[in-house]
Amino acid sequence: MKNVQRQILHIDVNNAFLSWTAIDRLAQGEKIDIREIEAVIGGDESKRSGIVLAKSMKAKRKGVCTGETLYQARLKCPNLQVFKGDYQSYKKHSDKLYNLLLKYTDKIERFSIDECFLDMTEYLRNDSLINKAYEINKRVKNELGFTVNIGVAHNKLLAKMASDFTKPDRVHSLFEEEIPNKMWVLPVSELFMLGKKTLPKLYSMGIKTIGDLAKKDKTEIIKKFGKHGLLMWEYSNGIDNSSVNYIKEKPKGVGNSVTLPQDIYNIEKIEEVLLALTEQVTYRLRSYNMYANVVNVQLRTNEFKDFSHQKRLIRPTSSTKYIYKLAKELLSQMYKKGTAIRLVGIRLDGLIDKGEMQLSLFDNDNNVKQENLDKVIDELKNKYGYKKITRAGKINFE
DNA sequence: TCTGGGGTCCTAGGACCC
DNA sequence: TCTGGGGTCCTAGGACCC
Repeated sequence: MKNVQRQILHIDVNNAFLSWTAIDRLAQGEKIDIREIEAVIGGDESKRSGIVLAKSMKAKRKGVCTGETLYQARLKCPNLQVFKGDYQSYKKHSDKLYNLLLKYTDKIERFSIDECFLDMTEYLRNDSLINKAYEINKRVKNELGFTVNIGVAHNKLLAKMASDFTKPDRVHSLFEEEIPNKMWVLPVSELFMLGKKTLPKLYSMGIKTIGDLAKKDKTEIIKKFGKHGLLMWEYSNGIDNSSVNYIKEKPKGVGNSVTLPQDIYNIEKIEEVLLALTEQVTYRLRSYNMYANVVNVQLRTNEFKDFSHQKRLIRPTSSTKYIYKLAKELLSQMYKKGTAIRLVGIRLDGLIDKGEMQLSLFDNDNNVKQENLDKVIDELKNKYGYKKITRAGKINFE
């Protein structure tokens, strides 16, 4: 097969959570568009989750950053208004965007709730990729009421870097010949997949810009950073052969965690939280029609130290009872008496499709029983809403 | 009134087997 | 009176993304 040049777009919703909340509020008759004031979408400080999830342009101009505490944000921007997020609504807006994009190509990778990669290679005919990008940008604005940045390039990495140039409501190209002028001049911290742990190491090597990294000897970078080094070096040179993953993948793991309103010191209380989380996460697992092989319990202390313990299940299962039993064992192994716990989490890994599960010789009636019990409870949850239905305490879990 | 929650992938060391 | 090495699985922790 001939090696054709790929035509890739990266679509990035500007201030997604804030824009979408703005639209919802306007639709409910509110007069003020929160995109036009100093505003953020934030967590709940009374639940100790007070961080900035999205910011308006005006808040950004005051120096407000995503991820920082609302307290810090207010220091920079005293008139800051904080609004709650609504994940259900965000999913709807995201789906609308996806459905609009489907009119341009069926090769769409949903990279996150507010980002998509489009492979347009087979759908361009006489039009240029850039023109298509402008057309999409305009249609999203007119038909959906929010703005997007679009990156135009010949691979995903360059498209992603391009969509991150000046914002909002812009189309940027980043073709190979534009790399020196548009990408190499940027600070190396701007490179995708280069995080805050790697940054100081690069600085100490005299690497300040993406161009500096690109011109470094590849083997030297690999020697120092291993596999991640190769990735960084290739990215800095605009190399990325990964394809647009338009077939929805099954999850590899699924987890739920919660930051507690107050630190807890006693294992019985942690167990209660763990049980609620186990019910949540196994419910999600069953809704995928999958079984888990591995259970992982995570704790965070009040000093922000993270611990985790994991163990394989004897056999794959989606049973709340068996998974909670193992989770409880893991917890008792890892919890040091008296430690102040801030966060509790559970993850299920090594997921497999129900159909893939080999019939085990040790399989017995108890499994079937548990599965039927879980099924009944799930159906009740689906019918009457998730929050109403929980098991009667710990009685079933001895 | 400090610091979310959901993911993926990688690394390194130990156990165990041949 | 010397102490292989390759492969795989398991676990804990860490880096990164949105």
